[in-house]
Amino acid sequence: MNSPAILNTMLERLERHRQFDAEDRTAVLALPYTVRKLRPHEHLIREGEPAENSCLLRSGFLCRHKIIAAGHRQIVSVHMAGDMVNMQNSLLKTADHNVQALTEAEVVLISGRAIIELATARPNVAIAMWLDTLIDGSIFREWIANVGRRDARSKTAHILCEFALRQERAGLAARSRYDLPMTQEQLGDALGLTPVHVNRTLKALEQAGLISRNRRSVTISDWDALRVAGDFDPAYLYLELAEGERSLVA
Amino acid sequence: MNSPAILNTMLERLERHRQFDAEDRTAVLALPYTVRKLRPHEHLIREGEPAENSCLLRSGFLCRHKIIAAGHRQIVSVHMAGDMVNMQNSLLKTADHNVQALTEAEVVLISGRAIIELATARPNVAIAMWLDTLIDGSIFREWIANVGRRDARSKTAHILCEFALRQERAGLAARSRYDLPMTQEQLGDALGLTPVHVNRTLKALEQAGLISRNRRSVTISDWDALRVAGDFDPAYLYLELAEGERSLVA
DNA sequence: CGAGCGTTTGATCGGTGTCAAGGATCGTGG
DNA sequence: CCACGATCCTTGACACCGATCAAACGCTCG
Repeated sequence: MNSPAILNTMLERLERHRQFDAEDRTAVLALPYTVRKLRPHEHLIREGEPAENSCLLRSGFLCRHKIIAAGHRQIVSVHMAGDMVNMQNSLLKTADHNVQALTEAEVVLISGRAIIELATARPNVAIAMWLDTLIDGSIFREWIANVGRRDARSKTAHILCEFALRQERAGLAARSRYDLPMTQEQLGDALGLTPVHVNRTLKALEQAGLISRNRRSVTISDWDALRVAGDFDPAYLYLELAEGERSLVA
Repeated sequence: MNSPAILNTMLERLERHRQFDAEDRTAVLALPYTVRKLRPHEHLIREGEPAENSCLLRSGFLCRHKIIAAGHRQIVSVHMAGDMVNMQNSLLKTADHNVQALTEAEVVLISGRAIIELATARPNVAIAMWLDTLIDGSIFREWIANVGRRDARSKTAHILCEFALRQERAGLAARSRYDLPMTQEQLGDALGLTPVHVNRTLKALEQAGLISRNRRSVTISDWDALRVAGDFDPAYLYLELAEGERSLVA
Protein backbone atom coordinates (compact mmCIF):
# COMPACT_ATOMS: atom_id res chain seq x y z
CA MET A 1 0.00 0.00 0.00
CA ASN A 2 2.96 2.27 0.59
CA SER A 3 4.16 3.39 -2.78
CA PRO A 4 7.81 4.38 -2.41
CA ALA A 5 7.45 6.91 -5.21
CA ILE A 6 5.35 9.13 -3.03
CA LEU A 7 7.62 9.29 -0.01
CA ASN A 8 10.72 9.48 -2.17
CA THR A 9 10.08 13.18 -2.53
CA MET A 10 10.28 13.56 1.20
CA LEU A 11 13.35 11.36 1.40
CA GLU A 12 15.18 13.37 -1.24
CA ARG A 13 14.36 16.55 0.51
CA LEU A 14 15.55 15.32 3.87
CA GLU A 15 18.73 13.97 2.35
CA ARG A 16 19.54 17.42 1.14
CA HIS A 17 19.88 18.38 4.78
CA ARG A 18 21.62 15.36 6.19
CA GLN A 19 23.49 12.24 5.15
CA PHE A 20 21.30 9.15 5.60
CA ASP A 21 22.18 5.52 5.89
CA ALA A 22 20.13 2.62 4.53
CA GLU A 23 18.12 2.25 7.70
CA ASP A 24 17.26 5.92 7.75
CA ARG A 25 15.95 5.63 4.23
CA THR A 26 13.96 2.53 4.95
CA ALA A 27 12.41 4.14 7.98
CA VAL A 28 11.34 7.22 6.07
CA LEU A 29 9.85 5.19 3.27
CA ALA A 30 8.00 3.02 5.79
CA LEU A 31 6.01 5.96 7.13
CA PRO A 32 2.29 5.33 7.02
CA TYR A 33 0.42 7.93 5.04
CA THR A 34 -2.78 8.79 3.30
CA VAL A 35 -3.24 10.96 0.25
CA ARG A 36 -5.80 13.70 0.08
CA LYS A 37 -6.84 16.13 -2.58
CA LEU A 38 -7.77 19.70 -1.78
CA ARG A 39 -9.84 22.11 -3.79
CA PRO A 40 -8.82 25.74 -4.07
CA HIS A 41 -9.66 27.61 -0.86
CA GLU A 42 -10.17 24.37 1.03
CA HIS A 43 -8.64 24.32 4.50
CA LEU A 44 -6.37 21.52 5.59
CA ILE A 45 -6.57 22.77 9.15
CA ARG A 46 -7.91 25.76 10.99
CA GLU A 47 -6.33 27.73 13.80
CA GLY A 48 -7.31 26.44 17.20
CA GLU A 49 -8.19 22.98 16.01
CA PRO A 50 -6.32 19.95 17.30
CA ALA A 51 -3.78 18.99 14.66
CA GLU A 52 -3.20 15.38 13.84
CA ASN A 53 -1.23 15.27 10.66
CA SER A 54 1.84 16.63 9.05
CA CYS A 55 1.69 16.96 5.33
CA LEU A 56 3.98 16.61 2.38
CA LEU A 57 2.76 18.68 -0.53
CA ARG A 58 2.74 16.63 -3.73
CA SER A 59 1.33 19.14 -6.16
CA GLY A 60 -0.34 22.50 -6.13
CA PHE A 61 0.13 25.38 -3.73
CA LEU A 62 -0.81 25.90 -0.11
CA CYS A 63 -0.55 28.87 2.15
CA ARG A 64 -0.50 29.29 5.88
CA HIS A 65 -2.27 32.27 7.30
CA LYS A 66 -3.61 33.93 10.40
CA ILE A 67 -6.81 35.84 10.83
CA ILE A 68 -6.59 39.02 12.81
CA ALA A 69 -9.17 41.39 14.17
CA ALA A 70 -11.07 43.60 11.77
CA GLY A 71 -11.40 40.72 9.33
CA HIS A 72 -7.95 41.08 7.87
CA ARG A 73 -5.67 38.18 7.34
CA GLN A 74 -1.94 37.71 6.95
CA ILE A 75 -0.45 34.94 4.88
CA VAL A 76 2.69 33.80 6.68
CA SER A 77 4.02 31.36 4.11
CA VAL A 78 3.36 29.89 0.70
CA HIS A 79 4.19 26.30 -0.12
CA MET A 80 4.83 24.36 -3.26
CA ALA A 81 5.43 20.75 -4.29
CA GLY A 82 7.99 19.03 -2.10
CA ASP A 83 7.45 21.24 0.92
CA MET A 84 6.64 19.71 4.27
CA VAL A 85 3.82 21.63 5.86
CA ASN A 86 2.03 21.52 9.16
CA MET A 87 4.86 19.85 11.02
CA GLN A 88 4.50 22.72 13.46
CA ASN A 89 0.82 22.27 14.04
CA SER A 90 0.91 18.52 14.28
CA LEU A 91 3.82 18.41 16.71
CA LEU A 92 2.52 21.22 18.85
CA LYS A 93 -0.87 19.55 18.78
CA THR A 94 -3.02 22.64 18.48
CA ALA A 95 -2.91 24.64 15.28
CA ASP A 96 -1.76 28.21 15.76
CA HIS A 97 -2.53 29.09 12.15
CA ASN A 98 -4.60 28.00 9.18
CA VAL A 99 -3.39 25.92 6.26
CA GLN A 100 -5.35 26.47 3.10
CA ALA A 101 -5.05 25.43 -0.53
CA LEU A 102 -4.38 28.19 -3.03
CA THR A 103 -4.91 25.88 -5.98
CA GLU A 104 -5.97 22.32 -6.52
CA ALA A 105 -3.49 20.42 -4.41
CA GLU A 106 -2.54 16.91 -3.48
CA VAL A 107 -1.14 16.29 -0.04
CA VAL A 108 0.36 13.28 1.68
CA LEU A 109 -0.77 13.13 5.30
CA ILE A 110 1.46 11.63 7.95
CA SER A 111 0.39 11.54 11.57
CA GLY A 112 2.35 13.53 14.10
CA ARG A 113 2.65 10.36 16.13
CA ALA A 114 4.38 8.59 13.25
CA ILE A 115 6.75 11.53 12.85
CA ILE A 116 7.67 11.36 16.52
CA GLU A 117 8.19 7.62 16.34
CA LEU A 118 10.41 8.03 13.32
CA ALA A 119 12.35 10.79 15.05
CA THR A 120 12.82 8.62 18.11
CA ALA A 121 13.99 5.61 16.16
CA ARG A 122 16.18 7.44 13.67
CA PRO A 123 17.80 10.50 15.24
CA ASN A 124 19.48 11.29 12.00
CA VAL A 125 16.11 11.69 10.35
CA ALA A 126 14.92 13.74 13.29
CA ILE A 127 17.79 16.14 12.74
CA ALA A 128 16.99 16.40 9.03
CA MET A 129 13.36 17.19 9.78
CA TRP A 130 14.45 19.67 12.41
CA LEU A 131 16.70 21.40 9.91
CA ASP A 132 13.84 21.54 7.45
CA THR A 133 11.70 23.38 9.96
CA LEU A 134 14.63 25.65 10.81
CA ILE A 135 14.82 26.72 7.18
CA ASP A 136 11.10 27.33 7.36
CA GLY A 137 11.87 29.61 10.28
CA SER A 138 14.53 31.43 8.30
CA ILE A 139 11.93 32.26 5.69
CA PHE A 140 9.61 33.52 8.41
CA ARG A 141 12.30 35.88 9.62
CA GLU A 142 12.82 37.24 6.15
CA TRP A 143 9.08 37.77 5.82
CA ILE A 144 8.98 39.70 9.06
CA ALA A 145 11.60 42.00 7.59
CA ASN A 146 9.76 42.11 4.29
CA VAL A 147 6.38 43.15 5.61
CA GLY A 148 7.89 45.23 8.39
CA ARG A 149 10.48 47.37 6.72
CA ARG A 150 10.21 47.37 2.95
CA ASP A 151 7.97 49.61 0.91
CA ALA A 152 5.38 48.24 -1.47
CA ARG A 153 7.62 48.14 -4.53
CA SER A 154 10.44 46.49 -2.65
CA LYS A 155 8.40 43.88 -0.84
CA THR A 156 6.57 42.94 -4.01
CA ALA A 157 9.81 42.55 -5.92
CA HIS A 158 11.20 40.51 -3.05
CA ILE A 159 8.39 37.99 -3.00
CA LEU A 160 8.57 37.61 -6.77
CA CYS A 161 12.27 36.77 -6.46
CA GLU A 162 11.60 34.30 -3.69
CA PHE A 163 8.92 32.49 -5.65
CA ALA A 164 11.16 32.37 -8.70
CA LEU A 165 13.99 30.62 -6.89
CA ARG A 166 11.77 28.31 -4.90
CA GLN A 167 9.84 27.19 -7.95
CA GLU A 168 13.08 26.70 -9.84
CA ARG A 169 14.47 24.62 -7.01
CA ALA A 170 11.28 22.58 -6.81
CA GLY A 171 11.58 21.87 -10.51
CA LEU A 172 8.30 23.59 -11.25
CA ALA A 173 9.46 26.38 -13.52
CA ALA A 174 12.37 28.42 -14.74
CA ARG A 175 13.61 31.26 -12.62
CA SER A 176 12.69 33.66 -15.36
CA ARG A 177 9.11 32.58 -15.83
CA TYR A 178 6.67 30.89 -13.54
CA ASP A 179 3.02 30.63 -12.62
CA LEU A 180 1.99 32.77 -9.74
CA PRO A 181 -0.80 30.80 -8.13
CA MET A 182 -2.21 33.71 -6.18
CA THR A 183 -4.73 36.41 -6.80
CA GLN A 184 -3.64 39.96 -6.17
CA GLU A 185 -5.72 39.92 -3.03
CA GLN A 186 -3.79 36.90 -1.76
CA LEU A 187 -0.51 38.57 -2.68
CA GLY A 188 -1.68 41.53 -0.66
CA ASP A 189 -2.40 39.26 2.28
CA ALA A 190 1.15 37.95 2.05
CA LEU A 191 2.70 41.40 1.77
CA GLY A 192 0.51 43.40 4.10
CA LEU A 193 -0.93 45.46 1.25
CA THR A 194 -4.37 46.00 -0.19
CA PRO A 195 -5.17 44.28 -3.47
CA VAL A 196 -5.54 47.65 -5.12
CA HIS A 197 -2.06 48.62 -4.19
CA VAL A 198 -0.64 45.27 -5.25
CA ASN A 199 -2.14 45.90 -8.62
CA ARG A 200 -0.57 49.31 -8.91
CA THR A 201 2.77 48.02 -7.71
CA LEU A 202 2.85 45.15 -10.19
CA LYS A 203 1.93 47.58 -12.93
CA ALA A 204 4.77 49.85 -11.89
CA LEU A 205 7.27 46.98 -11.89
CA GLU A 206 6.03 46.02 -15.33
CA GLN A 207 6.26 49.54 -16.71
CA ALA A 208 9.77 49.81 -15.30
CA GLY A 209 10.67 46.75 -17.38
CA LEU A 210 11.48 44.45 -14.47
CA ILE A 211 8.71 41.95 -15.10
CA SER A 212 5.93 41.22 -17.48
CA ARG A 213 2.67 39.52 -16.71
CA ASN A 214 0.27 37.35 -18.56
CA ARG A 215 -2.77 36.10 -16.76
CA ARG A 216 -1.53 34.24 -13.72
CA SER A 217 2.09 33.90 -14.86
CA VAL A 218 5.08 36.13 -14.29
CA THR A 219 8.10 36.68 -16.50
CA ILE A 220 11.11 38.27 -14.95
CA SER A 221 12.62 40.40 -17.69
CA ASP A 222 15.43 41.90 -15.65
CA TRP A 223 16.48 39.65 -12.81
CA ASP A 224 19.23 41.88 -11.52
CA ALA A 225 17.03 44.92 -11.40
CA LEU A 226 14.29 42.98 -9.65
CA ARG A 227 16.76 41.58 -7.16
CA VAL A 228 18.03 45.04 -6.38
CA ALA A 229 14.52 46.49 -6.19
CA GLY A 230 13.55 43.75 -3.76
CA ASP A 231 16.74 43.90 -1.72
CA PHE A 232 16.82 40.18 -2.35
CA ASP A 233 19.61 37.95 -1.09
CA PRO A 234 18.66 34.28 -1.39
CA ALA A 235 20.87 33.14 1.48
CA TYR A 236 17.87 32.80 3.77
CA LEU A 237 16.40 30.12 1.52
CA TYR A 238 19.40 27.82 2.04
CA LEU A 239 19.16 26.62 -1.52
CA GLU A 240 22.84 25.95 -2.05
CA LEU A 241 22.59 22.69 -0.15
CA ALA A 242 20.99 21.08 -3.11
CA GLU A 243 24.37 20.59 -4.61
CA GLY A 244 27.61 20.89 -2.67
CA GLU A 245 28.08 19.34 0.70
CA ARG A 246 25.90 16.61 1.98
CA SER A 247 25.03 18.03 5.32
CA LEU A 248 24.17 21.41 6.70
CA VAL A 249 25.76 20.67 10.01
CA ALA A 250 29.41 20.46 10.71
CA MET B 1 34.05 22.43 35.46
CA ASN B 2 30.47 21.83 34.38
CA SER B 3 28.28 23.42 36.99
CA PRO B 4 24.90 21.70 36.82
CA ALA B 5 23.18 24.84 37.99
CA ILE B 6 23.82 26.54 34.70
CA LEU B 7 22.49 23.88 32.39
CA ASN B 8 19.61 23.13 34.72
CA THR B 9 17.81 26.08 33.20
CA MET B 10 18.06 24.46 29.81
CA LEU B 11 17.02 21.11 31.19
CA GLU B 12 13.94 22.51 32.86
CA ARG B 13 12.93 24.25 29.75
CA LEU B 14 13.33 21.18 27.57
CA GLU B 15 11.43 19.09 30.05
CA ARG B 16 8.50 21.40 29.63
CA HIS B 17 8.27 20.13 26.09
CA ARG B 18 8.96 16.47 26.57
CA GLN B 19 9.22 13.80 29.23
CA PHE B 20 12.87 12.90 29.88
CA ASP B 21 14.44 9.89 31.49
CA ALA B 22 17.54 9.88 33.67
CA GLU B 23 19.88 9.37 30.75
CA ASP B 24 18.35 12.26 28.85
CA ARG B 25 18.94 14.50 31.83
CA THR B 26 22.48 13.35 32.29
CA ALA B 27 23.24 13.94 28.65
CA VAL B 28 21.88 17.48 28.70
CA LEU B 29 23.80 18.35 31.83
CA ALA B 30 26.96 16.91 30.33
CA LEU B 31 26.98 19.38 27.46
CA PRO B 32 30.22 21.29 27.21
CA TYR B 33 29.77 25.01 27.41
CA THR B 34 31.42 28.31 27.98
CA VAL B 35 29.97 31.41 29.53
CA ARG B 36 30.26 34.82 27.98
CA LYS B 37 29.15 38.27 28.99
CA LEU B 38 27.85 40.75 26.46
CA ARG B 39 27.67 44.52 26.74
CA PRO B 40 24.61 46.36 25.47
CA HIS B 41 24.69 46.58 21.66
CA GLU B 42 27.36 43.91 21.43
CA HIS B 43 26.80 41.35 18.70
CA LEU B 44 26.93 37.66 19.45
CA ILE B 45 26.93 36.94 15.74
CA ARG B 46 26.47 38.82 12.52
CA GLU B 47 24.53 37.84 9.44
CA GLY B 48 26.66 36.02 6.90
CA GLU B 49 29.23 34.86 9.40
CA PRO B 50 29.85 31.19 10.02
CA ALA B 51 28.00 30.25 13.19
CA GLU B 52 29.59 27.93 15.68
CA ASN B 53 27.57 28.14 18.82
CA SER B 54 24.08 27.92 20.11
CA CYS B 55 23.38 29.95 23.16
CA LEU B 56 21.31 29.73 26.29
CA LEU B 57 20.49 33.14 27.63
CA ARG B 58 21.21 33.32 31.38
CA SER B 59 20.37 36.92 32.08
CA GLY B 60 19.66 40.10 30.19
CA PHE B 61 17.94 40.56 26.87
CA LEU B 62 18.97 39.77 23.30
CA CYS B 63 17.35 40.49 20.00
CA ARG B 64 17.71 38.99 16.57
CA HIS B 65 17.52 41.34 13.65
CA LYS B 66 18.08 41.79 9.96
CA ILE B 67 19.48 44.75 8.16
CA ILE B 68 17.74 45.75 5.00
CA ALA B 69 18.53 48.21 2.27
CA ALA B 70 18.28 51.90 3.03
CA GLY B 71 19.85 51.35 6.40
CA HIS B 72 16.70 50.20 8.09
CA ARG B 73 16.58 47.19 10.29
CA GLN B 74 13.92 44.82 11.49
CA ILE B 75 14.09 43.08 14.83
CA VAL B 76 12.62 39.61 14.33
CA SER B 77 12.65 38.43 17.91
CA VAL B 78 13.46 39.44 21.45
CA HIS B 79 14.85 37.00 23.97
CA MET B 80 15.00 36.85 27.73
CA ALA B 81 16.52 34.63 30.39
CA GLY B 82 15.95 30.95 29.73
CA ASP B 83 15.55 31.30 25.98
CA MET B 84 17.68 29.25 23.65
CA VAL B 85 18.97 31.45 20.88
CA ASN B 86 21.01 30.92 17.78
CA MET B 87 20.13 27.25 17.42
CA GLN B 88 19.10 28.21 13.91
CA ASN B 89 22.34 29.87 12.98
CA SER B 90 24.57 27.28 14.53
CA LEU B 91 22.80 24.32 12.98
CA LEU B 92 22.47 25.92 9.58
CA LYS B 93 26.12 26.94 9.85
CA THR B 94 25.85 30.38 8.30
CA ALA B 95 24.00 33.09 10.16
CA ASP B 96 21.03 34.49 8.28
CA HIS B 97 20.48 37.18 10.88
CA ASN B 98 22.24 39.12 13.62
CA VAL B 99 22.05 38.39 17.32
CA GLN B 100 22.70 41.40 19.49
CA ALA B 101 22.48 42.24 23.17
CA LEU B 102 19.86 44.77 24.18
CA THR B 103 21.17 44.98 27.74
CA GLU B 104 24.06 43.55 29.68
CA ALA B 105 23.65 39.85 29.13
CA GLU B 106 25.21 36.59 30.11
CA VAL B 107 25.05 33.72 27.66
CA VAL B 108 26.01 30.08 27.83
CA LEU B 109 27.58 28.98 24.57
CA ILE B 110 27.22 25.43 23.33
CA SER B 111 28.72 24.33 20.05
CA GLY B 112 26.43 23.25 17.25
CA ARG B 113 28.44 20.07 17.03
CA ALA B 114 27.68 19.22 20.64
CA ILE B 115 24.00 19.89 20.02
CA ILE B 116 24.02 17.51 17.08
CA GLU B 117 25.85 14.86 19.06
CA LEU B 118 23.34 15.18 21.85
CA ALA B 119 20.47 14.99 19.40
CA THR B 120 21.93 11.88 17.84
CA ALA B 121 22.52 10.13 21.14
CA ARG B 122 19.27 11.17 22.83
CA PRO B 123 16.43 11.41 20.30
CA ASN B 124 14.10 12.42 23.05
CA VAL B 125 16.21 15.48 23.71
CA ALA B 126 16.39 16.16 20.01
CA ILE B 127 12.61 16.24 19.86
CA ALA B 128 12.43 18.61 22.81
CA MET B 129 14.92 20.98 21.17
CA TRP B 130 13.02 20.69 17.93
CA LEU B 131 9.80 21.63 19.70
CA ASP B 132 11.52 24.59 21.27
CA THR B 133 12.50 25.90 17.86
CA LEU B 134 8.99 25.20 16.57
CA ILE B 135 7.57 27.47 19.26
CA ASP B 136 10.12 30.02 18.18
CA GLY B 137 8.64 29.68 14.72
CA SER B 138 5.14 30.16 16.04
CA ILE B 139 6.21 33.49 17.49
CA PHE B 140 7.72 34.44 14.14
CA ARG B 141 4.40 33.77 12.45
CA GLU B 142 2.59 35.94 14.93
CA TRP B 143 5.11 38.70 14.33
CA ILE B 144 4.56 38.51 10.58
CA ALA B 145 0.88 39.09 11.26
CA ASN B 146 1.69 41.80 13.76
CA VAL B 147 3.90 43.90 11.55
CA GLY B 148 1.95 43.06 8.42
CA ARG B 149 -1.65 43.64 9.31
CA ARG B 150 -2.06 45.53 12.53
CA ASP B 151 -2.04 49.29 12.87
CA ALA B 152 0.40 51.06 15.14
CA ARG B 153 -1.81 51.08 18.21
CA SER B 154 -2.69 47.45 17.87
CA LYS B 155 0.79 46.15 17.14
CA THR B 156 2.25 48.10 20.02
CA ALA B 157 -0.37 46.79 22.42
CA HIS B 158 0.30 43.30 21.11
CA ILE B 159 4.01 43.34 21.75
CA LEU B 160 3.46 44.76 25.24
CA CYS B 161 1.14 41.84 26.00
CA GLU B 162 3.63 39.36 24.63
CA PHE B 163 6.47 40.73 26.71
CA ALA B 164 4.29 40.70 29.81
CA LEU B 165 3.46 37.03 29.52
CA ARG B 166 6.92 35.96 28.50
CA GLN B 167 8.57 37.81 31.33
CA GLU B 168 6.03 36.42 33.75
CA ARG B 169 6.70 32.92 32.51
CA ALA B 170 10.44 33.45 32.71
CA GLY B 171 9.99 34.52 36.32
CA LEU B 172 11.38 37.96 35.62
CA ALA B 173 8.41 40.11 36.47
CA ALA B 174 4.71 40.24 37.08
CA ARG B 175 2.39 40.33 34.15
CA SER B 176 1.16 43.72 35.24
CA ARG B 177 4.53 45.40 35.53
CA TYR B 178 7.87 44.72 33.92
CA ASP B 179 10.99 46.32 32.61
CA LEU B 180 10.98 46.99 28.93
CA PRO B 181 14.62 46.68 27.97
CA MET B 182 14.29 48.48 24.67
CA THR B 183 14.49 52.04 23.53
CA GLN B 184 11.60 53.37 21.52
CA GLU B 185 13.79 53.13 18.46
CA GLN B 186 14.33 49.44 19.09
CA LEU B 187 10.63 48.97 19.68
CA GLY B 188 10.07 50.64 16.36
CA ASP B 189 12.52 48.25 14.73
CA ALA B 190 10.52 45.37 16.15
CA LEU B 191 7.17 46.77 15.05
CA GLY B 192 8.05 48.30 11.74
CA LEU B 193 7.43 51.82 12.99
CA THR B 194 9.52 54.93 13.38
CA PRO B 195 10.64 55.84 16.89
CA VAL B 196 8.59 59.01 16.69
CA HIS B 197 5.45 57.09 16.03
CA VAL B 198 6.21 54.56 18.75
CA ASN B 199 6.41 57.45 21.13
CA ARG B 200 3.06 58.84 20.06
CA THR B 201 1.47 55.42 20.22
CA LEU B 202 2.72 54.68 23.72
CA LYS B 203 1.51 58.06 24.80
CA ALA B 204 -1.91 57.34 23.34
CA LEU B 205 -2.10 53.98 25.11
CA GLU B 206 -1.14 55.70 28.32
CA GLN B 207 -3.69 58.47 27.91
CA ALA B 208 -6.34 55.88 27.18
CA GLY B 209 -5.54 54.33 30.55
CA LEU B 210 -4.26 50.99 29.22
CA ILE B 211 -0.71 51.35 30.47
CA SER B 212 1.48 53.69 32.40
CA ARG B 213 5.17 54.19 31.96
CA ASN B 214 8.04 55.10 34.16
CA ARG B 215 11.46 55.27 32.68
CA ARG B 216 12.14 51.92 31.09
CA SER B 217 9.35 50.05 32.85
CA VAL B 218 5.76 49.42 31.85
CA THR B 219 2.72 48.97 34.05
CA ILE B 220 -0.32 47.46 32.47
CA SER B 221 -3.25 49.19 34.12
CA ASP B 222 -5.98 47.51 32.12
CA TRP B 223 -4.96 44.10 30.87
CA ASP B 224 -8.22 43.26 29.20
CA ALA B 225 -8.33 46.50 27.30
CA LEU B 226 -4.73 46.10 26.21
CA ARG B 227 -5.37 42.55 25.13
CA VAL B 228 -8.33 43.66 23.06
CA ALA B 229 -6.45 46.61 21.61
CA GLY B 230 -3.61 44.31 20.61
CA ASP B 231 -5.84 41.52 19.32
CA PHE B 232 -3.75 39.38 21.59
CA ASP B 233 -4.36 35.66 22.03
CA PRO B 234 -1.46 33.99 23.84
CA ALA B 235 -2.00 30.59 22.26
CA TYR B 236 0.94 31.12 19.91
CA LEU B 237 3.32 31.33 22.87
CA TYR B 238 2.46 27.80 24.00
CA LEU B 239 2.77 28.82 27.61
CA GLU B 240 0.21 26.42 29.00
CA LEU B 241 2.72 23.57 28.83
CA ALA B 242 4.42 24.90 31.91
CA GLU B 243 1.84 23.26 34.04
CA GLY B 244 -0.53 20.56 32.80
CA GLU B 245 0.63 17.72 30.64
CA ARG B 246 4.22 16.68 30.41
CA SER B 247 4.58 16.58 26.68
CA LEU B 248 3.41 18.62 23.76
CA VAL B 249 3.17 15.64 21.50
CA ALA B 250 0.56 12.95 21.64
C1' DC C 1 -25.80 35.09 -22.58
C1' DG C 2 -25.29 36.19 -17.83
C1' DA C 3 -23.11 35.68 -13.25
C1' DG C 4 -19.20 35.78 -10.60
C1' DC C 5 -14.73 36.71 -9.72
C1' DG C 6 -10.54 39.03 -10.38
C1' DT C 7 -8.19 43.03 -12.42
C1' DT C 8 -7.66 47.80 -13.45
C1' DT C 9 -8.16 52.64 -12.80
C1' DG C 10 -9.43 57.16 -10.65
C1' DA C 11 -10.35 60.25 -6.67
C1' DT C 12 -9.84 61.13 -2.11
C1' DC C 13 -8.57 60.20 2.75
C1' DG C 14 -5.85 59.13 6.59
C1' DG C 15 -2.12 56.87 9.10
C1' DT C 16 2.52 56.97 9.48
C1' DG C 17 6.95 58.92 7.97
C1' DT C 18 9.99 62.79 7.86
C1' DC C 19 12.15 66.77 9.53
C1' DA C 20 13.28 69.65 13.16
C1' DA C 21 13.89 71.33 17.73
C1' DG C 22 13.74 71.20 22.55
C1' DG C 23 13.63 68.55 26.98
C1' DA C 24 14.82 64.83 30.12
C1' DT C 25 18.01 61.57 31.89
C1' DC C 26 22.31 59.35 32.61
C1' DG C 27 27.19 58.49 32.73
C1' DT C 28 31.59 60.58 33.02
C1' DG C 29 35.19 63.47 34.31
C1' DG C 30 36.73 67.60 36.42
C1' DC D 1 29.07 68.31 43.54
C1' DC D 2 28.71 70.20 39.16
C1' DA D 3 29.40 70.48 34.11
C1' DC D 4 29.10 68.37 30.13
C1' DG D 5 28.03 65.35 26.33
C1' DA D 6 25.52 61.64 24.69
C1' DT D 7 21.52 59.28 24.26
C1' DC D 8 16.83 58.95 24.52
C1' DC D 9 12.28 60.97 24.81
C1' DT D 10 8.80 64.31 23.44
C1' DT D 11 6.32 67.37 20.57
C1' DG D 12 4.86 70.02 16.39
C1' DA D 13 4.33 70.86 11.36
C1' DC D 14 4.04 68.90 7.17
C1' DA D 15 4.56 65.37 3.38
C1' DC D 16 3.56 61.18 1.30
C1' DC D 17 2.62 56.28 0.79
C1' DG D 18 -0.76 53.23 0.77
C1' DA D 19 -5.84 52.62 2.23
C1' DT D 20 -10.42 53.33 1.03
C1' DC D 21 -14.29 53.94 -1.89
C1' DA D 22 -16.29 53.41 -6.23
C1' DA D 23 -16.88 51.98 -10.83
C1' DA D 24 -15.71 49.82 -15.10
C1' DC D 25 -13.55 46.12 -17.46
C1' DG D 26 -12.23 41.39 -18.71
C1' DC D 27 -12.14 36.61 -18.31
C1' DT D 28 -14.18 32.07 -17.38
C1' DC D 29 -17.55 28.97 -16.72
C1' DG D 30 -22.30 27.63 -16.30
